[in-house]
Amino acid sequence: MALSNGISIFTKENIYNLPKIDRSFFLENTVDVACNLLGKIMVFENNDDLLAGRIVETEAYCQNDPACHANKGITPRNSAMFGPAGFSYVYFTYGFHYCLNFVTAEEGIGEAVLIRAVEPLLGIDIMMKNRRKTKITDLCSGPGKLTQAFSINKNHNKLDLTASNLFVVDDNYTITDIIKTTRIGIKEGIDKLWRFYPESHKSWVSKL
DNA sequence: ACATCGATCTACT
DNA sequence: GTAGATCGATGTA
Repeated sequence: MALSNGISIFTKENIYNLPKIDRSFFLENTVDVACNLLGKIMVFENNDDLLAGRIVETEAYCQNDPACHANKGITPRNSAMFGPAGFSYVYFTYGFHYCLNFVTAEEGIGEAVLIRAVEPLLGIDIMMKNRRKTKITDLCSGPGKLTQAFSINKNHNKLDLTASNLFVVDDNYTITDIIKTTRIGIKEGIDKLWRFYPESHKSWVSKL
């Protein structure tokens, strides 16, 4: 799907021809999974709409980390984090926004990777409609923005990423320039450099 | 029951 | 740069 001029175009067909990431991918160390997800393509089939974006910003949340929702044990909200790896964890925050995470670690351990930004690839017209914005870099450059662009909400909590309409595919896109920095919007755990984005994809992320 | 506050975004200055 | 929006999960009583 790479053109000779280096620009890539995506169609439904070539998204469906790409291999889906399986559960073992999410069973690596959570911080590694957060890095490994950079460059992968998140896909969401919403009725007749096919939405896809390249993941360009993630944050890792580990159970023994004070910033993690699972740090104080299981609750109704965070229960997805304690389930098996390779499921979604969607929560509502600030009275407005949903945030999407991918659960990592084996069942019983509450860890996940927050998806903070994607580069839109497919379904851009739908994202513009959902966001009521036309600037392409403003569609998915933040955790609340990308869920709005994709129409992801609480109903999409605990989806199996290996067997549902939400999944991740790999087109062998290589990322070599990962910036490791502090996570955003948290009070504790700011010592950990668990936010990741590629230097080359700065223009698509939520904040520098 | 009630008070608190958050893994955010927008619109304004 | 910062205020304000808005609601549900959570902790304390």
